[in-house]
Amino acid sequence: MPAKRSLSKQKTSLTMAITPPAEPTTKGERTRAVLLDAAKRLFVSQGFHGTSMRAIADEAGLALGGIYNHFGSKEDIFVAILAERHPFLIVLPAIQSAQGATVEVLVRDAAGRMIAELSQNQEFLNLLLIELVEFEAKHIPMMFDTLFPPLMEFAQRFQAVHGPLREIPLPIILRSFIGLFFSYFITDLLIGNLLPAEMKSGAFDYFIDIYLHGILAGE
Amino acid sequence: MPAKRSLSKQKTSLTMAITPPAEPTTKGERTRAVLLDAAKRLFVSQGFHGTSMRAIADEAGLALGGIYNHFGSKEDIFVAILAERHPFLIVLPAIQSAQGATVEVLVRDAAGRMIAELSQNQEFLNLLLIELVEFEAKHIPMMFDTLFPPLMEFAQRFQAVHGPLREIPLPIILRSFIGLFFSYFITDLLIGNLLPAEMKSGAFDYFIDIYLHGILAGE
DNA sequence: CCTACCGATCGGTAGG
DNA sequence: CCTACCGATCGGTAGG
Repeated sequence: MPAKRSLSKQKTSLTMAITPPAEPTTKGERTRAVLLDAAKRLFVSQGFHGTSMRAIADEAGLALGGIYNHFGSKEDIFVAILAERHPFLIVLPAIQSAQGATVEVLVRDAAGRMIAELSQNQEFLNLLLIELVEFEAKHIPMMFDTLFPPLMEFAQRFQAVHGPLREIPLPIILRSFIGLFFSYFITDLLIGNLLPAEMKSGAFDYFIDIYLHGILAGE
Repeated sequence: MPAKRSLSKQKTSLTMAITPPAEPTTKGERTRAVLLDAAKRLFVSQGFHGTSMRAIADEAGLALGGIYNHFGSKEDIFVAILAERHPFLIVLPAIQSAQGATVEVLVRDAAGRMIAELSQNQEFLNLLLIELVEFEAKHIPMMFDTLFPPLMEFAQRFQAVHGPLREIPLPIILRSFIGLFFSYFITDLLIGNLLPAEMKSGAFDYFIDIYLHGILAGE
């Protein structure tokens, strides 16, 4: 009778770190990191249900069974990606390092930093869309608790710096600031390469401009 | 040896009608409509790859093989939904019927009509997100040709009515107007039920307000 | 439109 | 006793 092996089905921590994961040191940590990166690439380009465990194993360069030494299931892999590779890990440092003595300068600086980071990481949007479409946002609450405080802290700086805001609740100002990026990137995906450059070049600057001043000329 | 059945793999028209599909009359048309509605419900809640042909058959109340009398593949069903049930069929009439003698009134009227329609049809966003995530937006070009002209026509009305716009290219104004809805609905999905009502109630009115006037108080 | 299947592939686990 | 896998196969399901 064979002895039962103890499979270390490591549960991904459900509290999220704001700092990126530490550099993997042991062989196991390195393999785990390779798996997460491989799965992330495939999920981003094919979706969650469109990606097989075999495809992840191939992309990571190991056998299918080897995955289960690191993750208990395919969903566990996705959750780990959200927790350890999610786009907000990139966005938060960018937003927190923003500088500006007025609201306008602060917003432009924060938005510029975020766009610079996010444009290099196009997968940020897809991971979130997969979460919304294929998981009905069920993992969002676990992310929310750690993301909300620093975001609100940023929003507070809107009020602290010089420059009057119109009478809009601060949470709405923050929400619409974040929404700006969805607005920009999703319409960018929709128009794709179909449009003349005039509708794309410098578009984000105009988006920020509208966020700050609106489309109407002052009377 | 069974005789080979002639499968009527009806191709969905690749040009899109702006008018909704005609009321189904024949038995076959009714079954087809039932299949599209069933598949749409499942796609919206589980994604494309997360929905099986058997599930669609069950939801529609027929056998698996029966689906293929109406559609050649699962993807064909999705394409037919995009072409005949897609959200823009709802949005375009709303936008075209908008009234207003000034830009501000026109924008508020159009946005109000769109939100009213879209809030009743929460699936509108998910269908588009599925297209973006699971199909990498490959069906968008077929939709674009028919959607772009009426949208630009609407944008032209921005200029025709009284009320000066800031110096922003018209395509950008249109794009950011459309983006407003992604901004609103996606942030709504993200915050879910986690937030106090204060951040949600009347939020869209504020979004429109920011679109028109920006967050900064005039100096 | 159904029953009965196919080639293949699915997510996950067996013993070693 | 642990880790990090392997080749092979489990029970079921995929699109057609």
